[in-house]
Amino acid sequence: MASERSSAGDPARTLNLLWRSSAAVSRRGPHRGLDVDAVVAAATDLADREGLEAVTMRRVAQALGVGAMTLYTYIPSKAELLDLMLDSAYTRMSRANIAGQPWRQRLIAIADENRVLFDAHPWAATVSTLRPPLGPGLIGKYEHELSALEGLGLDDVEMDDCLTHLLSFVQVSARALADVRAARTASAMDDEQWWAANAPLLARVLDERAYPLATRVGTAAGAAHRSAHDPDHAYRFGLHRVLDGLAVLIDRRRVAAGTQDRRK
Amino acid sequence: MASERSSAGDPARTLNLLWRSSAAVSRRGPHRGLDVDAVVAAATDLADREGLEAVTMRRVAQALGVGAMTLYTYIPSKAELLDLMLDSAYTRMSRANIAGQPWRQRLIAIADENRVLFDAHPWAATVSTLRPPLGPGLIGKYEHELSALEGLGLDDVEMDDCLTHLLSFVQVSARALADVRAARTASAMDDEQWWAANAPLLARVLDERAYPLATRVGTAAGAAHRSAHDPDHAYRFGLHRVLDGLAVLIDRRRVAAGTQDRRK
DNA sequence: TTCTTCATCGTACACTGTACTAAGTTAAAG
DNA sequence: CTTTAACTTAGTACAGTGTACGATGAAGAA
Repeated sequence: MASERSSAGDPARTLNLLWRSSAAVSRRGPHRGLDVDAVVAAATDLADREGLEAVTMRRVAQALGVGAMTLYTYIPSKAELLDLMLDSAYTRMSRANIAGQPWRQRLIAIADENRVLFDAHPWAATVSTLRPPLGPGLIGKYEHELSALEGLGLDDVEMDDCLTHLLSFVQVSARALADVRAARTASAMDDEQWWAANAPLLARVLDERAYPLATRVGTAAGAAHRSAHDPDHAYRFGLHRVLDGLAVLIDRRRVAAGTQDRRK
Repeated sequence: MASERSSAGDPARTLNLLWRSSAAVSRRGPHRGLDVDAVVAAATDLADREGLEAVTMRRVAQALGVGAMTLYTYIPSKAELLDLMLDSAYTRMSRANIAGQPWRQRLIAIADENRVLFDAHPWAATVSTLRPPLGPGLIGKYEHELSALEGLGLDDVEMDDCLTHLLSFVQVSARALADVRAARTASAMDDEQWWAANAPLLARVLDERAYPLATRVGTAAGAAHRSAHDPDHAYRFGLHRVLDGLAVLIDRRRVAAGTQDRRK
C-alpha cells in the first residue's frame, strides 16, 4: 500500500539517528562492523536499482555481507531506515543559487530540483511525507526552498502553504512517472503497448452516443500521448498552471503591500 | 508499495469483466455460488472498514464464506479485483447537475464529488490510476467531468490536461488524508501527538542561526496546524490555487476566441 | 448411464518484518 | 588476571501474502 512508515518507535531515538548525535563513547561488546551510513547507502542503492519493494531487511543485509538481524543493532526498524534514506537523499540534493532571480524562475528551479531528486530516486516519490523525517537533509532543503518564497509579501503560513502546494504537485508527477517505470519492469508490457491493446477493445464495447465527450476527448488525448496518461506532459502542463495559480495570490499580496515592482 | 496493480492479464478478459459482458450461457459444471459483484462488494466493504492492506484473498473469501481459491473462478487475479472495485466505486458516485453554472462552480463541484469519493473510500486515493480501469464507471465519470470543461474554448487535449490536473490535486489531498487515518490506526499515535512529541526535541537539536527561515516558518506552520502537515487546510488552499491557475489558461483561450462573457 | 466440463478448496511455495534466543567478543570492575 | 556485564552477530520461528497445482465431486450433454 501507500507506505508502511509509521515510526512508532521512540521519537528521541529517531531524531538522534537522523542528526547522528549518538553518544559515541567506547562501548563494551565487540567492535561494530558497519555504521548507519553504510546501511542507509546499501538500502538506497538497492532501492535505486530495483525499486522500494526490493528493499527487504534480508536483501540489504546480504548486500552488506551480514545477517538480517544484524541490521537491527543499527536501526530500530525498517520505518526508521526509510526515514534515514529519505533524509540522506535530501542532503545530497543539489541546490541552485537562486538569489536575484524573479520569483517564477526561483520556483521553477525548486520544482526542477525536486524532479531531479525523484528521477534519481523514484522510490522517494512513493513514500508518505505526512510525517517527514525531521533530519538535517529535510531542514536544509526546507530552508533553501523557503528562500525562494521570501520577500513576496506572503505571511509565514502562506509561505509554507505555497511550498507544500508546489512540492505536492511535483510529487504526484513523479509518482506517476515511477508508476510508469514500475509497470514496465513488472508487467513486461509497455504503457504504449497497454494502450494499443486496450484502445481498440474499448472502442468496440463503448457506445459513442452514450459517451460523446469521453469518446471524443479520450480518443484525442490517447492519440496525443499514445497511452492513457503521459506524466511528462502532465508535469510541463501542470507546472505552469501551478505557477499561474500562485501568481494570483502573490500579486494580490504585493499589491496589498504597495510594492511597485511586481516582476521580482 | 505504491500499488500492485499491473493487470498483466488478458486485456480483453479484463474489459469483459468490467463491462460485465460475459457469454452467460448455460454452463456444464456445478452452479456458481456467487458472482463478480458479490466478490467486489465484499472486498470494497473490507477496504472501507479496515483499509486496503486488509483486503487479502483469504479475508475476502472468508467474508463470503468460501475458500480463498474459489475467488479465482470469478476474477483472474487480485489486480483485476482492484480494477473492479475502483470502477464500481466510480459508478456509485453522485453526479451533480452542473449545467448552467459558471465554470468555476462546475469545477468546484467536480472536485468535491471526488473528495466525497475518497472520503467514503480512502483506499481509492492510494491506487495508481496510470492504467485506469476502462469500465463503465470510469467512462461515465469522465463524461460527466468533461462536461464541466466543455465550451470554454479549450481544445480536446487541453480539456483532458485540465481535468487531469484538477483530479491529481484532489487525489494528493485525499492521499494525505488517508495517510493521516492510516497512521492514526496503525501507530496508536495521533498526528498531533506526533508533532507535540517531535517539535520540542527538534528545537533542541536544530540551530536557529543555520536555518532561520525553516525555524521561523516551520514553527508558524506547525503552530497553525498543530502537526507537520494539515491535509484539510492544504485542500482548501490548494483548490483555489488550482482554479486560479486554470483560469489564466481559460481566460486566454476565451479572449483568443473572441468571447465576450468571461464569467461563464 | 457415461462422459466431459467445471466449481470448490486444501496444500504448498517462496516471500515479508522482526521477536526471541544462543553464542561469542570485548572492555570494565574487582 | 579473572570475572562479569554489556554488546554484536545470527539462526530459527511465526504469522502473514498471492496464487500454482491437483484432488474431489457436482451437473449438463451424449
